[in-house]
Amino acid sequence: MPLTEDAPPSARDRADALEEELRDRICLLDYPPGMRLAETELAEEFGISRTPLRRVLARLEAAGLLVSVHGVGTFVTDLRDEELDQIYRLRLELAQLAATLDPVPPDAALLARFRDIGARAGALTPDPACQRAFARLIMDFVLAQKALSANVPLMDFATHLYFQTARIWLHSLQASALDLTEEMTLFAREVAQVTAALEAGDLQAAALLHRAHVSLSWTRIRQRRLTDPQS
Amino acid sequence: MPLTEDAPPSARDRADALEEELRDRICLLDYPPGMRLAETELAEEFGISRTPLRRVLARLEAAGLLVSVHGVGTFVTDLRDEELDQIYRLRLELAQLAATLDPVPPDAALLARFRDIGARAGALTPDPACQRAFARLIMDFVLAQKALSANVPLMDFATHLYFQTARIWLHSLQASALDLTEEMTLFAREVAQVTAALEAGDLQAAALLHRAHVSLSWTRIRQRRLTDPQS
DNA sequence: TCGGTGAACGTTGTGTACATCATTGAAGAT
DNA sequence: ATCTTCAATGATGTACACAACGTTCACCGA
Repeated sequence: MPLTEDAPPSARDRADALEEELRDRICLLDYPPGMRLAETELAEEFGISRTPLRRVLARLEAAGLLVSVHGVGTFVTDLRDEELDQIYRLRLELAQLAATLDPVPPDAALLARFRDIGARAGALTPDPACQRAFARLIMDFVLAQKALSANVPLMDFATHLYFQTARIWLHSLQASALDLTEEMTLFAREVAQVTAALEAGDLQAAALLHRAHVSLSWTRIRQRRLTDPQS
Repeated sequence: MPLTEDAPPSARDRADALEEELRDRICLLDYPPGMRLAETELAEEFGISRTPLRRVLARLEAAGLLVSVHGVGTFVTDLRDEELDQIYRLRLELAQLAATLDPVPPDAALLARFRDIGARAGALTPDPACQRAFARLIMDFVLAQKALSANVPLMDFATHLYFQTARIWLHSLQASALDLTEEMTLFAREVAQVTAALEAGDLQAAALLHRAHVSLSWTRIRQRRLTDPQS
């Protein structure tokens, strides 16, 4: 694995790392929806030319996170309420499929990873400055779940859908449309429940619990949407 | 829509058209798995430089149809039996989800499209020269089904998975691992049954029929796999 | 004052030359 | 004869200059 080796990273490794970095910045709202990204500035920041950068931007555009307009700029995409609902409906179904298709019992290392996430979730404080750490923790939780099924296309797609919803959810959180304390408490509870189910070896229960919490999260977003309708 | 307008196509239109063309060539086995694609030759064929071509190749690589290796070449990917099975298992589940999540009753134009596909399927002759036309017809059938659900991410993903399996299935067909006459007959029957269900307004039945035929197709591939095991 | 027009500017898209990498083949030492 | 070495070759990856495009704002006319 190139991440631990001290060998010089290949072109593919550099591109993958750059894509992951930009994706995180988008999902963690360093680059909020609608923001314009200047190719020249980004290339300068990462010490590369526009050519390899544009290759990464093309992949992010294919993933639906960016959109480039000739002569205007490259913008972070936004999601209409309808699109967000479609994605959430899909995420609910896929959450259960993960336990049905090619489930993989977690090993000791993975269980430790879930426990660590739970510990960090319990240590969160409802401080606006911790919102980014909170969002990153949720991302780690979703990424850890990828190992619970050997069905690679399924888990990749589920993660892809999460990346779509993450920034919208976090945007609602930052806009105080959601209660930070409540969200943190519920997330800590979700991680604890899912981890307990995994330790009991019941992947089906873990999937149902995750699905239930995703559904509740979606419901909270929809409820807040009625008060201040957007585009 | 830019396809019917005589206005000069934008850069995005050209890239989309090129990606579609290359994707079709891969899925129709003009470029079989393992084949090397020379960027210089492709760029020359389409009358462009390597720069915009590489942008399209990057998207196809993100879609899992190509893989580029520095200093060696760009190759059409192959699927191991295990990967193919994972995708088929997933396709079966998604086929039903299409009728559950945001189903859209077909309008007259879409029904006519399905009937046309059925007519062309009935006119197929078990001639090896018609294999490509057969594969294209199946592709049209899958693409027409995209309109049966308003859940864009779901249908896009289902189509994406089809593109993965299509070339492997066609490869088995060309290797005479599958019976051409039988496959044509079964496909014509599937289209007829699905169309009848759609005309009756029963999207759930249409989805179940499609799922059943995908499952049977997968079973036929697996049965043939036992006789001559591959990688 | 208001509306239209066009030139300047900044952005993404494209072409081209070069760098980097992996393979291949022949030449040389053992 | 066989293994090693390395130069030649052709591929993808990168940098840079320029073209194409859309916006903006100043200017001009009514």
